[in-house]
Amino acid sequence: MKLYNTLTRTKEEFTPLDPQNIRLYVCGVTPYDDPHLGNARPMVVFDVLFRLLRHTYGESAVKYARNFTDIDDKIIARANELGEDPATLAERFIHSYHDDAAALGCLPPTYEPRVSETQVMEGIITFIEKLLKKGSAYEIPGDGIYLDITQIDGNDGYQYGKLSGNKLEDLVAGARVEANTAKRNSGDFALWKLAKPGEPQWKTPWGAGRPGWHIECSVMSEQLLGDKFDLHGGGEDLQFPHHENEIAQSVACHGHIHANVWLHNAFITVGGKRMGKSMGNFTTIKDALEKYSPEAIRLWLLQTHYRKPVDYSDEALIAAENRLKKLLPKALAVTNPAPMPQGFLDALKDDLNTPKALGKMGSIEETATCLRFLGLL
RNA sequence: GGCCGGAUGGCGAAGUGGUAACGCAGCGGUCUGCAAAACCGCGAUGCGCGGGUUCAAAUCCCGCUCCGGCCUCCA
Repeated sequence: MKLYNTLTRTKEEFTPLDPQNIRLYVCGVTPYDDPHLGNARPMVVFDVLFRLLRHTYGESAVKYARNFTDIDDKIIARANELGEDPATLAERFIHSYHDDAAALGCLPPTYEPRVSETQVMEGIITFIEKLLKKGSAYEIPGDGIYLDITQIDGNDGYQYGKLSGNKLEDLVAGARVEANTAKRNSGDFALWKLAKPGEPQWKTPWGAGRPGWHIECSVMSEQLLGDKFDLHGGGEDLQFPHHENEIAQSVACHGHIHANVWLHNAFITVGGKRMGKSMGNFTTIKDALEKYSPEAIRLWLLQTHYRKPVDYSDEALIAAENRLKKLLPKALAVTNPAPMPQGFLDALKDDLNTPKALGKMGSIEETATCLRFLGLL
């Protein structure tokens, strides 16, 4: 199986650390609103990868973790806005996420950790203590604990900026927006934020507060999959700063990058422009489901390679709907499904080339099997 | 400004050296009282533009145009 690794910018042959124990970690969401179609893409793409890995290495050999960042500035802000308890609000949108993922035919991950879990929070505190002890992290009194991105030397020679294609010098020197002059480098980021009155908080040796944005993924992945695992995925937007910072923490803590292969899906666009929360041009999965069948949405997403943008339009969704309208009744009527054609499987194993695979489903007996495999039947 | 992608028939989308998968729409046919559905068939002499390399290029090289993304909120 080949996969494109953002870390090396090349398509590589995937070699598991342990074929009996394949480990995949995908960044989920911060549950402060209903998930939109941009969130649906990694849901579906990595679900197909999960299915492919299970098919290749055996169902019990694959572990898939997808987190919820249920403690975050955006959640607190939204909760204040609505006069709702932050934890209740997060819980509500986690349910919403689960509903949508299930509707879109995604298998439940093996693990779905949350930052607010006691074990995770304790892990975060321990992790930060280690970084402080090592001198990779420092305190800004009255503010929080920060990671010094120039102090992360690991034995694998990782340089901050490699994943996202940035140069450390540029990031250290190029203070674009310098909100916090107490930081040693402009690229330094918060591991822990000291609480302001009324905010959710946890006690630590350096003061009560809550975790920064990136730390949770380093800790949860380590707790569930170990400090070295196979695959780490997420949306393209997470490449920087989230994944870059996650790597920085883990390298600083463990001396090596925590995941071998870094996978990033491209964006959903609308009229060629990125669909995003801050653009205000997003469509929630629930709204899309009012207009189109879940299978059509799933097929629409899989009709384009995951590293290329997909444009959301009525035309595209209707085309997917029409294809299924013709295909599904025939596929459902198949009583003697045939094995998946090799060409179908080969396409999927070539960096998850779902559009190519969809063109190689073969006879209707084979197609039924393929559709079922893809979660479309 | 720095870095990274993309441009393939009406639309979407594979294909990264050997002569353009697949899907949607369209068109023709079979069937039907007509239509729909279903089934069968057709469709780019050409892959943003200009050069170059090669026996051979959508695929490699050089230059150009346009579009998008990231540069510390976003899957």
